[in-house]
Amino acid sequence: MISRDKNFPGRDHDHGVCIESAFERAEALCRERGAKLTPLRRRVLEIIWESHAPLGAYDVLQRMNAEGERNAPPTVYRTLDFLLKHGLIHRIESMNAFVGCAMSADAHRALFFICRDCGNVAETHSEALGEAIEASATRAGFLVETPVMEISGRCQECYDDE
Amino acid sequence: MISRDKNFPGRDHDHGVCIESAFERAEALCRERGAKLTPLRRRVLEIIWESHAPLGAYDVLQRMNAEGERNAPPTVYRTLDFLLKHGLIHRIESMNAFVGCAMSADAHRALFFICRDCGNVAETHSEALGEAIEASATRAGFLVETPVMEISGRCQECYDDE
DNA sequence: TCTATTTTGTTATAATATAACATTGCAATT
DNA sequence: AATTGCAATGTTATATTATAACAAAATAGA
Repeated sequence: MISRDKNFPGRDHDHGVCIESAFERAEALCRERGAKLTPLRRRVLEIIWESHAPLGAYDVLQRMNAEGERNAPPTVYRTLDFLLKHGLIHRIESMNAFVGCAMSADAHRALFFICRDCGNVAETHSEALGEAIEASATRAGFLVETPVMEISGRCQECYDDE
Repeated sequence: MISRDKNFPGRDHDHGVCIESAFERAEALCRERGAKLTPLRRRVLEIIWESHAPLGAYDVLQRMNAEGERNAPPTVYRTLDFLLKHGLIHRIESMNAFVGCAMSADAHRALFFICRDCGNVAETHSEALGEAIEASATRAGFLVETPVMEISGRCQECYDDE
C-alpha cells in the first residue's frame, strides 16, 4: 500500500476551506500589489475554485452566463490572463484548462498530478525535481525559464475504486 | 560557461543524418510491428523532420498542399495520430504542435527543452528526473501514467547570441 | 475472386483563442 | 465639479486547432 500525505484533494476534504483560503490569498496579494480584484475577476476566480478539476475557458463562460448574462469569450480570456499573471490560477497545457493555484503565488515550478478518472489536479512542489531538471538542462546547455510539468495518471481514491 | 553535450540540435549539425536515421528507425519499427508506413505517412513524417522546431497540424497541412494537393485537416490529424501511436513523433502540449521523436520509440517519459528564440526542441531522458517524479507521485498517492514535461527557455546558441 | 478491414477522401462543424475597436468607470489633478 | 488619462469591460468578427460522420478506394486474407 502506498503511503499518502494530503497533496491530492480527497473526496472528504472540506472544500469550503480551500475556497476561503484561496480568496484570502488572492485578496492579500492584490492589495499588496495594488492590483484590482474586481467583481468580474472575483467571480471567475470563484468559478474556477468551485472544483479541483480544471475548467476550460468556455466552461467558465457557461457558468458566468448561467443566469442570463451575456459575457463573450474575450471577457473570460482577459480575466483568466489577469489571474494567471498574478499567479492566482494555473493553466494546464495538456488540457487547455485552468485550475486554482493552491500555493502562495510566487512559488514557481509546480508539478501537477492530474487524475484521469476524477479529473482532479494536485499541485506539488519538489526541490529534488527542480534540481533534476536543472541538471538535465545544464547538460543540454539550456537555460530553464518556464517549466510545464503535468503528470496524468490516477489518484489513490480512484485507483482504490477499481 | 556552461558545459554542453550534444542534446540540443546546433546550427551546424548535419540534419540529413537526423532525417535518415529517423526514417531508418521508423521503417524498422513499422516492419517489426506490421504497421504500414504508407506514402502519406512517410510524407508527413518527412515534413515534421524537416525542422527541429515543432510544427502545428495546419503547418503540416500547408506543406503537404504546397504543390496544389487538396488534403483536408482530418487527413493530417489521422496521420499524426498514427505517428504518435507508434512513437515516431511527439506532441508538444504547450504548443499544440508536433516534433520528430529522436529516440528509439519505446523510450518513454521524455523531457523536452524548447528554445523560445529558435523554436528548436531537444528531447532528453533522465533517470534522476524519472525518480524524482515517482517520489513526488508516491508521496501524493498518485500512479504516474503519462508525464508531460516541457521546459521552455533558451538554448545555448541563442543565449550566446544576445 | 470475394470479402473484410484498413486507409484515405470529403464535408461539415465543434472547440479553443484572439484581433480590433467601442464604451464605461475610476482615480488623479486641477 | 470638470478634465483628463488610463484601466477595465463590452462587442463584433474572425482566426486557429480539432473532430464527427460518412463515402470511396486500396489492400490483405480467405
